Parts: sequence; C-alpha cells; structure tokens
Amino acid sequence: MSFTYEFERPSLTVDCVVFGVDESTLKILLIERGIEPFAGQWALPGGFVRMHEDLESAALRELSEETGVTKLYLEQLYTFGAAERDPRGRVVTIAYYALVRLADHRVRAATDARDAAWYAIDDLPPLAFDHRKIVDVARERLRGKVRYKPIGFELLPHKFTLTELQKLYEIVLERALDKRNFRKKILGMELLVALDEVEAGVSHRAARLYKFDTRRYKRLVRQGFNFEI
Amino acid sequence: MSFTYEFERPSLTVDCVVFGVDESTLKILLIERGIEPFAGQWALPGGFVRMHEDLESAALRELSEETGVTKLYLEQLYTFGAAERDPRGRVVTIAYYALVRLADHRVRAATDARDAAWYAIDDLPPLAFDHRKIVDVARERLRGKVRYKPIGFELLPHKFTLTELQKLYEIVLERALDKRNFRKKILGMELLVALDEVEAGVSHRAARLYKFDTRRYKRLVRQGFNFEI
DNA sequence: CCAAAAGTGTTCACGGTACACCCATGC
DNA sequence: GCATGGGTGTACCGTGAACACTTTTGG
Repeated sequence: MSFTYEFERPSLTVDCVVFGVDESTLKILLIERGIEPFAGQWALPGGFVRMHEDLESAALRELSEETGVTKLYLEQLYTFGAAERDPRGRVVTIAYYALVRLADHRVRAATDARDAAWYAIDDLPPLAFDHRKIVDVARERLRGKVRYKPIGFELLPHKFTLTELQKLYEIVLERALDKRNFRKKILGMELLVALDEVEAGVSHRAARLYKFDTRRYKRLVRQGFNFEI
Repeated sequence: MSFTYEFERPSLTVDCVVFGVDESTLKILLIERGIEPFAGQWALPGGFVRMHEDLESAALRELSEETGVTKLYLEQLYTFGAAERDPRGRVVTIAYYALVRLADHRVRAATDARDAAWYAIDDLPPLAFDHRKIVDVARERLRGKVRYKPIGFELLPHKFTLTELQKLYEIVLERALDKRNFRKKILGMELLVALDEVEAGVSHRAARLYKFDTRRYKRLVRQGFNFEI
C-alpha cells in the first residue's frame, strides 16, 4: 500500500519531554532507539502522527507504547521544523511536555524502543536529533509555568509534606527558598488541605501531610484568583 | 509530477495572526480566500509549507505573498492539528502571531487571496476553518506576553507619546491604567529616550515624543532586569 | 540525650495604587 | 478665553524578604 500526492509533504512526528521528580532530582524519561537513524542512542519518546488521530492523542499513544506511561499532565510545547533536523528528510515534530508522579510509573520499553529509563536532567546522555534543544526549551517552559500555574503538584504524590513541596519548587526554579516565607505564602492561598495524617518511617518529627484542593482552586480562579509563587 | 510515500502523511500549513494598532483599535490582517474551500470567506493569511524551508520562513513567505507585509515581529503561537479541522483532509497548521506598525504597511492582496484587509479584533467576520479559535489563542498570548516582554513597542511607530503607549497597553490588556502610575513606572525603567521633538498637528499642548532604547534593554536584561507592566 | 527536621512571627523596605490640579497650546 | 489633553507628587497599604529559636520524634 502506498500514498501519492501532487506535492511533497514533510513527515509529522510528536515527541515528549516527560518530567518526574525523584528524591529531589528532576528527571526526564528517555528511550534507547532500537531502529535507525540513531539506533542505540537515547532520545525522547515519540513517533509518527497517524492520519486520523489528534496531535495530543498521538503523543499519549507513543508514550504509552514506548514507555508504558499513561496517566499524566500533558501540554503542547513547541513545534520544531528546521529543514535539516532529521537525516531521513523533512520531519516536523510537535513537542509536548508532560509531568508525572514518578513513583506511580514503572517504565517498560516496547515497540521501537530498546530500553526506557529516567535520567537526571543535569546528567543527560547525548541525545538523537535536536532532542537536546527540545529538552532545554521544555525545562525553560516548566520553570516559567510552575510559578503561575499550580502544575507542580502533578509531580508530587497526592499526599505530600510542605518540605517536599518546597524542595520541588527549589529544584524546578533552581534556587533556594526561605522556609517560613514559603509556608506563609502557600498556606495563605488556602489551596492546600491539611490531612489528619503525618509522614511515616522518618527518624525525626513526622511532618504533616497535605493535599492540593483542585475544586477550590478552580473556584478561586473563576473569582479572579491568580496562583503565583 | 507526484510524490509517493509508504504511509499517509498529513499536509502542513502555516497561518499568521498579524496584529496592528490603528487609532486605539486592535486589528488583525485577514485575507479573502480566492480558492476553495471557503472561497470568498475571510481567513488568516497562510499556506502550505514547502519541503525545504523552515517553518518561520514559510510564515514570512506566505505573509509577503498574500498581503505584501514584510518587516515584522514574528513568533510561533501553537500548532493546531485536530483531525477534522480542514474539509480537504488532514491538515496540521503551525500558527504564528506577528506584530506590525500598521501605518508602515500598505496591504495588497495577491496569489490565493482575493483581497486583504485589517479588521478590528472585536468585529471580525466569520472566519474559515478553525481560524477564529486561532485568533482567540493569539489574543490571549499577546495579552500575556505584553506584560513581561517589551513587544508592545512593535505595534507603535518608532516615535511615540506616552499617552499612545498607555493607550496601547489599555487596548491589549483590556483595562484602564492610571496615567501618573503608568508614567512613573515606564519612565522608571529607563528604557525610553525622550526626544527633542513633540507631536505635531494637534489642537492642544503637544506631547513629547519618546523612542524605545533596544540597546539599553538588552544590556539590562543581561544584568538580570525583568521588564514588567 | 542527641540528631534531624518540623514548625512558627516580626520587622523592614519597596512597589503598587489611589488620587487632583495646573500648564501649554490651538482655535 | 476656552477646550483639550499634557504633565506632575504624595500618602497609604500590602507583599516580599530577611532572619533564629523551640518542639517533636526516633534511635
């Protein structure tokens, strides 16, 4: 089977930068390519867009196929279309970035991926194509967005301590935050619900657990509230 | 001549939302389509991406061909790829938004465009495809970005009065600003150069003209300065 | 009792906001 | 001289930033 067109057409792919936080390290999910070009090299999970699927669906499908990751926050990042970015010919890729609760996801490689693994963002292997550039753009976007949308919670377990939350912001923003000011600010927003529960298995005073109140957040947004760290 | 591929490929287009400000009205540039589908309807300027040109080059080329507009600020907006957005079949479009000094541009229609004209953003005709949605996303993006990047100046003549600048922000942000506070803030950034010149042809006290100091802005940014209105 | 992290308030500086009148110019 | 917009300063308040000690728990 083949398809014939009057004009040449570029190929269309999607690629995903999947962020996760593990023990105070920001990581992204990579696959080891099983096929040429760049076979054996690490790359972003992604692949060709099918004819009848939306772009976001394509991103979700590729992620699921190649890495087993399914439930996540996904958002379009940018479209990379430099004429020479792929040695196979003209390939335009729509990049997405995603946030996952890393503990929830046992990754497993499949389809075109020989392997799948989490890499610390500050210690990435050489990446195929222009994927390094895509990662840099994604990180920059995450840094920007985390400050005015409560997307950071997508990276944490549903129940978390204030210290974990602060650490997360410190990792993403790449700077230290003052403990008292951070708590005052975040609690002042009244978006967190204090649970009747504390962390377990620590050899010091156990911290209270909180959860993010999505309902309340949506209500406040409708009233003109702006999240900001 | 024709091209044959093993797998189906979507078509790829670019579309541009070109903003201009005219007499305190925010306008965008539309073309009247000369060919099907939607012949005779208004639409965003745009067209198919060629095989060997970058996406941004394609956007600039289409703009120039269809409307005669050339020198402008251009930035990628978002990629729209819903499976059913184009009746001709699968067409993915990379949308750009652009800012121009409206007075500099005599528009003229050409190629696939029967006509080209500026329309007030609040009084648009029905648009072809999903272009209305693209316009809405672009407007939202402009509103957001104008506050923390000095892109508003791209919409004004090189020499402008403080009142013109304030009007511009009021139009884009859709709210009134306090004159004294606005001036204090904008002059305090030291990004404007007061010229030895005042506006002409007004029947009241003539306002001083200013220009934006790009050099100085870049220097300040390197030192960690953040523009913000 | 020691180590480790949890939890908690106050002060100060700065920037945002509200607000009203005189001035210069053209007709 | 009048209509029109240009241009200017101050007072208040809320938010961001700096900063250190006591409490709780497990080992």
